[in-house]
Parts: sequence; C-alpha cells; structure tokens
Amino acid sequence: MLFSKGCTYAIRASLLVTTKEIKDGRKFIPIRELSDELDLSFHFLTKIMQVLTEAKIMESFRGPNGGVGLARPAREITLIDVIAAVDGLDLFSECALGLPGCGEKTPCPLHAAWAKRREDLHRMFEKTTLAGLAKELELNALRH
Amino acid sequence: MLFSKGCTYAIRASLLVTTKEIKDGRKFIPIRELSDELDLSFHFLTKIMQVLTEAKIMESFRGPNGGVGLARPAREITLIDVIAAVDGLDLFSECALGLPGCGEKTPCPLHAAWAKRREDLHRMFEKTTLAGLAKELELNALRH
DNA sequence: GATATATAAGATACAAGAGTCTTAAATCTG
DNA sequence: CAGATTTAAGACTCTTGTATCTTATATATC
Repeated sequence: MLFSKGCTYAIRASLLVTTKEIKDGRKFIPIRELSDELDLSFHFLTKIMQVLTEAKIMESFRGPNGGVGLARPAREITLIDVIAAVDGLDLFSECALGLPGCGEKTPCPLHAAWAKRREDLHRMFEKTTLAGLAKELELNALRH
Repeated sequence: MLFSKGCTYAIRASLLVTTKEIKDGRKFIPIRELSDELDLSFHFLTKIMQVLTEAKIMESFRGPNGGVGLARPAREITLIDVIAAVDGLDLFSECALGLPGCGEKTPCPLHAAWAKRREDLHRMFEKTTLAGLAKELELNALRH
C-alpha cells in the first residue's frame, strides 16, 4: 500500500470533518460520529485524530458538544500536511530500492525514473487541499 | 515504503545475478555469494529467491557449482514480473484511500489523480527490464 | 560410494503496525 | 455540585512482515 491504514483513515476523517463543517456549519464533530459514519474503530480513530491535533491540523474540545474540527480553513490544509503528520515524508525522498546512498551523484539504476515520479506525486498531494477534495466529492454526488 | 523489503532485495539480487551472468558468463550464482555482496541475510534472501524460482523468473540448481540464475534472457524479465511475484500488484490497482468500491463509476475524490499516476508507474516498471537496468548500472560506473 | 557443497522447506523468533481497552481529565447541562 | 459527554493518554493484544535457524534433499567431486 502507498499509505498506512492510519494515514488513509486520517485523510477520510479530515475530509468528513471538512464537509460537515462546510455543509452544517458546525465547529466540532465528535469522533464517535466520524467513526460511525466511516465504519472504523472509535478508539483507533481517536489516536489518529490526536496525532492530527498535535500537528496543528485539527483542534479538539472536550466535554458535551466537543469533538474535533479543522484548525485552519480547509483551503489551507493540504494532503501533504496530513500525510506528513501520520506517515512522514520518507516515501517522497527515499530510493525505490531502499539504497541509503542513492541520489543525483550516485544514482541507483532506477533513480531518475522514480525520482521524477515521486516528486510529481509530492506536488500533487501538496496541491490537493481538503476544500478541493470536498468540492470534488460534492460534484461526484451531483453526477450520480 | 513503495515496496516491501523483500521486494527491494529481490530486485537488487536479480540485478546482481544479471550482471554476473552478462559479465562473467556464469549460469548459476550461489545465494551465499549474492547475500555477501548485497550485505543482507543469507537465509532471508534464500526464501526470496525461492519465491522468484517458483514464479519461473529464476532457475536453481543444488549441490556444488549450484546456485540461482535467470530462467529467461534478461531482456525478457521486467521489474513488474519481480514485483508481482513478491509483493503482488495491489499497489497498481488499489484506491489510494483503500476504499473498496472506488473506481471509474464511483470514484473517491482522489481517484482520477492517483489512477493516472499509478498506471504510469505500472507502465514504467513494465518497460524496465533487468537487461536495461544492468546497462544503466554499467553506464553509471563509467561516469564516475 | 563417501564427502562436501548448495538449495529447499518449514519451524521458530523477533519487531513493527494495527487495533482494542481502560482510566483520567476536561467541559457542559440541569 | 452531580452526572453525562467527550477527548487524552497509555497499556495491552493481535496480526503481519521481517529475519533466523534447523533439517532435509539434490548434486558434484574424489
């Protein structure tokens, strides 16, 4: 898999928070509500949302009417922010063959081809914002 | 990581077998020799080479002067063959968010962007042969 | 045929990732 | 203030990937 499970859960949950914030105008969404709708473990998602909170991507609030919400406007949060917080950015800097010395000066035979593509992937995830994905989701719903 | 460790070892070992076959004209290379030169566990590499042998990418021969060798000409073995045997091809067909229903008809918001790139990656690994990588390695050595 | 060499196969051990559970702390409501 | 709600934190378990070890089996050489 490209991302760890935790990372895909983080992306899906962030996106759900975004749409709820935009459509319902709510500031904090209970993690229980997110885990129910995404059909995944509440406790596991809690741990992941804590990581996003530490990374200043989310804000959290305890007690009744509490939950998690975006710490910044959805158009200012990119997928790279979420990926970096959960999985780190090794994927976008590592050699495809895991060779530590591989680089421009001493390339492995796959270096040129992979470096080009991993940078393209990095740029794509950097350009993709939660607001953009939410918009995309809405358009898909309309088309069905 | 893009590939499992076993998969990167498989690629590196296959490539080493290729260069030894081309340069020294030997048919079978002992796994011990490969693990020594690649600096990784002999027993682990043995298991991986068994997978490649089962997949008809390698041939093996026991006893003195035995070892493993390419089952076909190096220009007919692609990286996709090796990757498919060790890690499988899920990476090139799966949704980036791990959503089972994701596809052209019911796309997740990342579908279009990721599908394009994962197909490009697939084509690249499909076009890359062991012979091509060995050639690349030789050119790199000349440039240093 | 005896011995040494080398892979084959499978059992076992270790580590990391994924997921669960429990307890604590903060906050709101009545 | 009491009780309900909700996140925080960390211990714990389960599973999977990674790695090692042991015992077969096949082959070549002498």
